[in-house]
Amino acid sequence: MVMSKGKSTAGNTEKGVQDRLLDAAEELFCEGGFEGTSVRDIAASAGCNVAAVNYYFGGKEKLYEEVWRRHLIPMRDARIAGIETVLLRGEGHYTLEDLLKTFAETFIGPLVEASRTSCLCRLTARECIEQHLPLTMFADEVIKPTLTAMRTALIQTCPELSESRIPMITFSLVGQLMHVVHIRTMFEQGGDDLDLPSFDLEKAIDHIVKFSAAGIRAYAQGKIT
Amino acid sequence: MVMSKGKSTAGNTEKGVQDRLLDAAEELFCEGGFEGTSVRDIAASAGCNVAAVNYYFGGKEKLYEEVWRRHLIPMRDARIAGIETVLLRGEGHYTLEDLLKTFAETFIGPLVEASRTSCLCRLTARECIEQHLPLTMFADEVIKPTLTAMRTALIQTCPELSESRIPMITFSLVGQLMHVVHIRTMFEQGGDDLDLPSFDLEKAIDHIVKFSAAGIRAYAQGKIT
DNA sequence: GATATTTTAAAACGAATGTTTTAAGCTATC
DNA sequence: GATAGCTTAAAACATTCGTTTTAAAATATC
Repeated sequence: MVMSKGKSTAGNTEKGVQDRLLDAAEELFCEGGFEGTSVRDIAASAGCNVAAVNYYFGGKEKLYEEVWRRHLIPMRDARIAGIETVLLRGEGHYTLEDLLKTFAETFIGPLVEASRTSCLCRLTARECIEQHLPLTMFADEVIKPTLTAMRTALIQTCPELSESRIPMITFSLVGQLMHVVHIRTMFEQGGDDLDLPSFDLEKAIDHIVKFSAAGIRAYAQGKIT
Repeated sequence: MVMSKGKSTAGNTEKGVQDRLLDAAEELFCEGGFEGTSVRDIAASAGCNVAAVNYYFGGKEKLYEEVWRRHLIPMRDARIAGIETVLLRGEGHYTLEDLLKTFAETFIGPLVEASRTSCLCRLTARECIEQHLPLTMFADEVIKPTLTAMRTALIQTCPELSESRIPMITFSLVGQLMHVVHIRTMFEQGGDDLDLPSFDLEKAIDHIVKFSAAGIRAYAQGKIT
């Protein structure tokens, strides 16, 4: 019989080859991008043979997809859960800023999480530019559900807000948040001698929340034609 | 004596090999990125030999830099000129929205200009992620001068606005504008089956201007703590 | 028009890539 | 403990890449 993957010895806490490959690939892809990372590097980092990549995943591209797949659903769920938690406080018990802050934090959180040795920051930024994932994978599994949840939440939070404004509002929100990701990416990859003001993630989120809330309220109050 | 480059025949309107290489490289780099474009492709597209890249430019990387160099200064000058033109109207003769609109249009303009067969859109987006240019080139020649001009203009336009707010405000502005660039990039490279709402550049800029103006005014009026 | 220099072209070079092949090692099952 | 199937490893494979070499062609200078 085929064992479920990993070492068969019971109680062995070491990860199997598949997981080691996924971990190594994630770290290296994040640092060097898809084209910038060779399967030889990945295999070496995982402590196994090059052929293992093709044996287990059927190629470099499939491995890359699998690296992503581990994160997509948790990302989506965390974002939606954050939004719904705020909504559950009930009308009048939370502000627009509360909603925006939750959105911002759950949006950026999984990307920059400091605990990760390999942060998804760069990987996300890269994937925006040169897509290696099936196009719909990201869109269907994360973007659309998240935007739908956010749309509902905004309508509920700002009843005066015309629904037609929501796409552009979320565009502005996501744009600013992704810019945080991009800036951090630039800083990490050697922008040291680039004496732009250093970047405080918490302050940035705080600004984005308040700045965007002002824009949204302007729409809601009809101050923008 | 060495002729200044190009065909020596007087009156020959055909471009020389150097210019053909630059044009071909720009188009191919925009489509495929730096790593995704081979010097063989470039040479073939320019109708010359592979060795010409090294002969004239000293390598692929130098050619890439030269492609950029053709655009950096004009980009910077257009942006600064736009800002200064608005300022010259004098106090009370222009609005914050006028300033923001000029900034937005001169920021995005050279990147998406429809007339170009090769638009700088993707190239810029890529360069943000995986830098091949000397790090300071972009920053010193374009970003810093532009931000400086914008800072001055904002102070002049909104005297009530605390200077300490300006970095984050420009961050939000640039973030939203770059997001336009990224979205357009995604749409162009096959996001057809990605039934996100189609993207109207003019409307997007109009929104960004008004949305950001609201945020800036909120800061200026002390509505944001 | 002869000579020197610049430009172009073809071929080869050396390194790196993703993948496949081949065979040895291992594990579970009988 | 023998066998069958799964896993690992080493090597080879077939491309592709940027660059260099070499020599022919073109052009300028005298």
